[in-house]
Amino acid sequence: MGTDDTRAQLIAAAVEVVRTKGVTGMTTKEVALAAGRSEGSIYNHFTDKIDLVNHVLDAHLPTLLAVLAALPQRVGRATVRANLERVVNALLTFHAEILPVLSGVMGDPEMLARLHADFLPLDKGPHRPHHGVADYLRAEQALGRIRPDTDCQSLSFLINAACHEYAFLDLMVLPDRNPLAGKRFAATIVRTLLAGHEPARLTQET
Amino acid sequence: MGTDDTRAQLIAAAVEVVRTKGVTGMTTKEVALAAGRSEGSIYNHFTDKIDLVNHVLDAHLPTLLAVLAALPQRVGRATVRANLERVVNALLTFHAEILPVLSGVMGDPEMLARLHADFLPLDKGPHRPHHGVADYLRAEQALGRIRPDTDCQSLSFLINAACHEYAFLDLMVLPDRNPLAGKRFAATIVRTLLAGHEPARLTQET
Amino acid sequence: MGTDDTRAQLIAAAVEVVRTKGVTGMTTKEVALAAGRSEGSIYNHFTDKIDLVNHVLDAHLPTLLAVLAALPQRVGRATVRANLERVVNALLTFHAEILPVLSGVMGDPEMLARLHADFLPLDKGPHRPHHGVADYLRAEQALGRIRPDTDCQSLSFLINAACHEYAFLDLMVLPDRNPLAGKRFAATIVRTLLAGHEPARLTQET
Amino acid sequence: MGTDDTRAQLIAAAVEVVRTKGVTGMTTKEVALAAGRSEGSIYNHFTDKIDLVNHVLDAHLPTLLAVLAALPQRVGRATVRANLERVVNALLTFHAEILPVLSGVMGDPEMLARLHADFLPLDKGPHRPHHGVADYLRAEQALGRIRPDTDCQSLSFLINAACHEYAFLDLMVLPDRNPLAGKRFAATIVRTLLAGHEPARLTQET
DNA sequence: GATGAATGAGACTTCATTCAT
DNA sequence: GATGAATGAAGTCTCATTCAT
Repeated sequence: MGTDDTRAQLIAAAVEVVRTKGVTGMTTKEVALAAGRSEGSIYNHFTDKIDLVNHVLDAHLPTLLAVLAALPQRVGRATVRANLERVVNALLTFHAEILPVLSGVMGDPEMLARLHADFLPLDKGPHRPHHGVADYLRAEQALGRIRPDTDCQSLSFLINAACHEYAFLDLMVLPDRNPLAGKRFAATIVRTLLAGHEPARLTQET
Repeated sequence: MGTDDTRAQLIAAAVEVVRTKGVTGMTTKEVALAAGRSEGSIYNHFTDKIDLVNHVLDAHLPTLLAVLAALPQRVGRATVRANLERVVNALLTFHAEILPVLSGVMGDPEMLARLHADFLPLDKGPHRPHHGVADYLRAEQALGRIRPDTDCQSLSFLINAACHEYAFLDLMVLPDRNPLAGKRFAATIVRTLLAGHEPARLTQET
Repeated sequence: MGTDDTRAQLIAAAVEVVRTKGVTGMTTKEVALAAGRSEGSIYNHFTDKIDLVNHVLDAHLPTLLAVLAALPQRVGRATVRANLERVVNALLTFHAEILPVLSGVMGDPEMLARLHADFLPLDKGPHRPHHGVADYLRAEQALGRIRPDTDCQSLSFLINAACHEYAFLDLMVLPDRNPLAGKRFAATIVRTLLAGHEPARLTQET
Repeated sequence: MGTDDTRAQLIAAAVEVVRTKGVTGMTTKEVALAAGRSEGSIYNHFTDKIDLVNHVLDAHLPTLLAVLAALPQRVGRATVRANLERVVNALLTFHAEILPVLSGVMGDPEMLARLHADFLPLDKGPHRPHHGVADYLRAEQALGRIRPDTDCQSLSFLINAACHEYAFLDLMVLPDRNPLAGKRFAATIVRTLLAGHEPARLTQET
């Protein structure tokens, strides 16, 4: 109990420090301070600083899982477009929150290797959203709400890619340079994407 | 000359070190060693280590510019689909090469701030491909090879997003987890994207 | 009993860890692990890590005592030379086993001080073999098997020194640099030592 | 120059710190302080703390070399016994000074491995005195001042072993427990050793 | 007596940067 | 402009020891 407590406090503190200083700027000293624990305490619960960083990533997964968990029950309800817009908005949040962390890990080969070794085998990876959305699309396809010749996996890939890219530009580019900022991003992108994949052309005009 | 020489050698060495060790693992000592120059020499040509990193990013821009420069002259030639497949393949290379560097910068708030301050004002940014491809699409639209109601900017955004995402998954995910790996990515993604944006449905079947 | 059990397990584990990692590399954590006990358990049975190290040394004493205990009953039996060769061989084993531990203690003034304070008063020290062998030699001298003018204490000192040195070189020097390695050490050294101390010159030629 | 200066200061400081605190107690911080240099400076001149320790050992070699260098010119002069007594006294000093350092290294398998890897190949090892003294004895043997059937290498080994053991007991044992302390060690040990190796028995009585 | 999380001091090492030559 | 030794701040991690359970 006291044990799990400390562990959770350390992760929470690390999440917070990473948010402010980035993965690179996250030091064991600062995490310990933020958690109100001693520095050495980190090493009672994590093998490494890298291990802790991996758990910071892990801490962001629930956001994604919430997005995907909601999908199956939306099959056949409302419109596909509306459902996808919801997904897009949720994924935007997810990517915006995880991208800075993920970038820090990607930029450091050693951390990346450890992530591969320790976490991806557990099937907790950035490939998850692709599968979740693809499953949804295939279910809609079975209902005739997506054209039968549509490659649902590609479509799903593009939806996720769009959200990732949006988050990337938000982080990377001066605010006024994001070409789609300020637009109603979800609606716009879903309309462009679905153009040729809804059964009747009629529904395509907004 | 001798001066430009040193400077160029340092940048080239830094590019190489970053490729192997990542931005985080790039140290002034190692760059100097790889360049066959002294560590102090770096500070004769760059204000900072961060400044050098920014020039590493800069060194990857020509790859992108080559992609975009070829586009205007392809307007109206061959098919839009074939032209876009070429763009996709070229962008895949570009993103694969720049993403590890960009990630390192994104993961470090201080570096990101410096990139914003020093380089983005020069209009060298990751938003460039979006504009370049969008310009091409609009030109095709004017020729009637893209539907008049298509949002070219969104389409361009999605093309670039797809390439970015592909590079991201390649770096991030265990090889066998990339959902589109092994497929003929460019053809697949362009077909799905153009589905509703080419003028005649007839041309859509492959 | 259960208590003595734990204590004995800890000492045995410590002996093992020291054999592999040296005194410097022996950590409380590793000893506890090797003993299948908790780290805190150490402090129920020893005042200190240093105290435990001293008991590791103590654990090697029986080897020496066995050597010395056998000596008195060999007085007057077989030849002095043969008896000393047995002693030399036994001492070689003892020194080879205790020297790495002893070195670790000698190299650390604090540990050395504690050894002096806690153990040497108990007359468990590295001076023991000198006395034991000297007693044997004096007994032989009384029987006329060692010349009357021989300084038995010096002779005993040299025998022990030779064994200690051999173990030292074995540990310290590249294998092929030990000048007496490969020779039949015990026979060689005893012959050289006894040269002038046996009563008849005749027995000296081998 | 300024460079070699720093290096020499660091080694001298390390020698001093090791003398007081032992190898185990020698910290980079304290060496830097004693040298009046920064801690980081150590790493401009040595790869490691271990590398520095090896150079501390190296710094004691001149003492030994002085002993050995004097030997060849004593061949045939004065008496063998007198010459060996000088050697013994010189070796006593050498061992007394180097033993605490050597012990620290022997007690740490990692340091020992590094010493083997980096220094012993250079033929700077504890086997040196054995060869030097053996060469002297063989030269005397050629002059007829040592019996022709004497094994000079064993004799040399014993002389060095005696000095090493004396230093060891001095360090290890409570002062009043060293069985040969207080005696005129060199004379005593040389007499016992040479007993059977001088050509005429007559010279043996003191 | 046994446990093991928590601690805090401290060790080694790295690194970007400076500056005298 | 080039060099590279010197610096000092900082970072990760280890470790013996304590103490509440």
